[in-house]
Amino acid sequence: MRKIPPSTRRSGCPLNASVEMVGDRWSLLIVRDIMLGGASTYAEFLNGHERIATNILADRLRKLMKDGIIRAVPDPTDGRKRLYRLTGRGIDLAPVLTEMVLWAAGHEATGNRALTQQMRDKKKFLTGIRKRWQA
Amino acid sequence: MRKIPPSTRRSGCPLNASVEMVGDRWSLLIVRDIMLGGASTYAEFLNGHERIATNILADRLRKLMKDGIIRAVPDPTDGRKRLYRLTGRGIDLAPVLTEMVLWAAGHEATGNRALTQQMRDKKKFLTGIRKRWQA
DNA sequence: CAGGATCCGTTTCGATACTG
DNA sequence: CAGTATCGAAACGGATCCTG
Repeated sequence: MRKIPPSTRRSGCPLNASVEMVGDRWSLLIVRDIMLGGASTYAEFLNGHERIATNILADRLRKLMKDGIIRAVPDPTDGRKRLYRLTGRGIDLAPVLTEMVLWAAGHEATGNRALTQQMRDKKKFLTGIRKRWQA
Repeated sequence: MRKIPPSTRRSGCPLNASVEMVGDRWSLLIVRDIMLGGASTYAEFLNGHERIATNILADRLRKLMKDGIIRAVPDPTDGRKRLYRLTGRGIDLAPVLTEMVLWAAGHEATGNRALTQQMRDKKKFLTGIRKRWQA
């Protein structure tokens, strides 16, 4: 085995925290739907991807809020609705999403060509995301 | 809601593909153990992180091989052993891991300071990873 | 009607024991 | 050492019901 600098050994690697987010089939897809799809209501998430069950959706929204990744605000134009918005921490997930998309795209040549093309200019893409969803 | 360029809408987003391959609690941790920890045998994975069950480990190794992220080669110095190595595709997961670590580190101030410090110079860090694990 | 809770059958996970 | 078998626990999914 090759030599590994000791500082890169596994101890206390903060990956575990993010694996809890990514290590779930739905959480990241919900974040994506907000960040890229502009979804923000319960109904939009439900119709968004391939049929998430209502109880699972409610559960993930709760967990994402508990983790400070999204927050719910009352819709100013329609009191009955709540809008789920990304927090700063949620917006900061953009690079992770980007790299996952680029990874899959780079090896499959399938999927949304325009989106991956945009993402390839990472700096510009991320700046755009931040500007769109800030505060 | 703000205007979203149509090309960024969700249709055919390759995120699904990556979520299917690494969207579970263990797969990415195994990749990490190879990439950062230099682990390469079944036993090393078992002792590596917080106690993965043997059947789960076997299952994830099988799936990671099926997905072309790792491959098993016979240990040249010990015929009984198999060494699990990253494929090119597996090495390409480094940016995803990096962003996940940076995200968690940026919001928790905990964990391996030296590692995240190294990762912050992304280009250099990724080049190092590639050089170490190539072919 | 939007957002969510509850019930229930099915699938997946994971700890332990065991095997080639 | 590198896995498989077993079996209970947890997560999932669908349908339905509840609440403001």
